[in-house]
Amino acid sequence: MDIQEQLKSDIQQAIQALFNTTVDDVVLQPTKKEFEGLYTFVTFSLTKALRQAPAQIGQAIGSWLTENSTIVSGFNVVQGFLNISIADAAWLNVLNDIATNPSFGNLAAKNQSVMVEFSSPNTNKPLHLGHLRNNFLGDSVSRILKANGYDVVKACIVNDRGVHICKSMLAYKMFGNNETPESAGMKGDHLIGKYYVLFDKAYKAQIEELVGQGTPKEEAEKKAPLMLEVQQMLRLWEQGDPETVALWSQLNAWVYEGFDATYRTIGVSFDKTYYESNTYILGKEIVEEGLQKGIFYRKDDSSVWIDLTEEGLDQKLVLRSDGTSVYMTQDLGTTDLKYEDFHTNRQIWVVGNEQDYHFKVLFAIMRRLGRSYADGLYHLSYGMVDLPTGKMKSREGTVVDADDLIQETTEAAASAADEAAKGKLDEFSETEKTALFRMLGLGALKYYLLKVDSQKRMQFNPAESVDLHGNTGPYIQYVHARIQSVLRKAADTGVSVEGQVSVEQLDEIEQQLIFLLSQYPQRVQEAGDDYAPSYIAQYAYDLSKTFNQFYDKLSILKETDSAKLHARLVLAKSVGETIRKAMGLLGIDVPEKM
RNA sequence: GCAUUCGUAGCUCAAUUGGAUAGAGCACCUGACUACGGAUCAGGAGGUUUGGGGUUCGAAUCCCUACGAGUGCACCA
Repeated sequence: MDIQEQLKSDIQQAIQALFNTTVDDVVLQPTKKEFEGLYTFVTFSLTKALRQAPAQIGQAIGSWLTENSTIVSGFNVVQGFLNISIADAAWLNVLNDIATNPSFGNLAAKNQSVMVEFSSPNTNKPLHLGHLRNNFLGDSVSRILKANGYDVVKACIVNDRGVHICKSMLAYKMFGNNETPESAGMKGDHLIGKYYVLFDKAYKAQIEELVGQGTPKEEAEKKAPLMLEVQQMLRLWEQGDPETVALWSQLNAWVYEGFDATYRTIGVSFDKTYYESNTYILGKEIVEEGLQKGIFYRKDDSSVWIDLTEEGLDQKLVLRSDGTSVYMTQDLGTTDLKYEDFHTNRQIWVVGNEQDYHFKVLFAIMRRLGRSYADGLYHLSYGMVDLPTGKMKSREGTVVDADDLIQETTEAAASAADEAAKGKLDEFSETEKTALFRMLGLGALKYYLLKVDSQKRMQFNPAESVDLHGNTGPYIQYVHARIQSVLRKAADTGVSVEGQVSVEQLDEIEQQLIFLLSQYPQRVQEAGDDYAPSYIAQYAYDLSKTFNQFYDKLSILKETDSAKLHARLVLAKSVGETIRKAMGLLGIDVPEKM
């Protein structure tokens, strides 16, 4: 039985019995820790209807509950706050339920599906810190939605065509000397990124030269020979010129190999990958459809527009005057395509907040076109990641590379372990050690990026990101390892962790722990409703911190009362499992030993 | 200029969506180990929630205003 639901219903009954009226929704909040009790009911909102003082109402409801509710053991009233204590017997039932329910925290199937599109990289340079926030977010939200009972399709749209790829291709053609990832000893994505930078340098030099000759900067940017060559290359690609297409295929293949390696490392995968080279032509039929329906209009130069001023937006171009697509055209097409492929009830895009406006427009157009799925479209917008020195700028070389960063956090975990583990890892093989350090390094990094509200801009501090004290991934991973150690010892000494828990009395900190455990499904639901991994991160930390307090205050294995010993073991095991599940929702693994 | 997001301890972030004396971590200071794992725990110090108005029993949260910062306003993606 869910204590919170039971308590809500009991309070409803109390209000009915005492005041002969009902409230639509009883809202409970956790009691602040300086007061006794675990649930608090706020009575201010009832004062007008009942014409009584808040404290008086609290007293009345509290007394009624202690007499009539099977789960309430006591109460106190502070101003308009009714703080309620729950009987130990009820908490024991809760613990027994959780301990024997393997799917605790997995909500009932909803028979609804969601597509989550994330990552969506360009193939002209390797992934960086910003992509990591995107990937971790998309991956975690997918896991959270799954736990909420949705069928989830993870999708990735690879931006593998366009001017930016041609830049790398051209530079490779000019300076490449048939270099390969093998001959260069570089991951493919890094190799192509190198040529992208080379292009940019050469291009800049040409611009400067032209400006030096008196050409205005804007004109120089368009007329630089390299830019003209890039555009020629793009035309050749679009015409299917064999040589150009062959080069493009080769370079992209290298990039994919590099991306795949990174995805494997961070534990991210996709159910469906779309390539823009296949989808960029889509959307033109939709433009036709819109014209026929009178939603779009054609200007004299034959470009096509939509007027969204009624929605508080602007007029927006959906097709160029030469009949070619813009970004919006493609997105109209791929949105339809994704729906035709999977018929999901919702489509979510994990894309940075600089595109907020674009998605407002996209969704407005889909509504105007009368798409049945339009209300299920959602832009999961996230803030940029800043460095302590300011914004990341590729031009100034301040971009933090994803592979480098993972390498650094892994090394930091390794050197920290040398000091902290003190021989606990002696029996680990080198491979096991490497895997552990990777787990800790990635745990630190993922937790660091996911604990912050994703909508907000955040600052990335390299030193803090590899920290393993305080509110960090490794702190939580440590608690899991600690619990497993206790459980191993219990098994060695033949103490059982199975069976029903039954003790006379619980310590306050034990109540607190069970209370936190019982809140887990609700947190999963809230995180799903708000697409918010940060809720889960905060929960995992709260649970871990409370467990450490419990661990410090009460002994488990040294407890002489066998019923208490058993209860604490079951509690520890349940906490360990819940930590593992919660961290799993963040895409973070937890170790048996560390 | 127009639109939009934001401003909380020295720093990085919370605050159950309008509830109690605004909480954590880092950094700083003080305690607790021949240990069920100290990668831990307990305590201290640190705040006019950017400033100023308003709404009400009650505001970091809602409204107005000033200041400061980010992003968007391409026939780029």
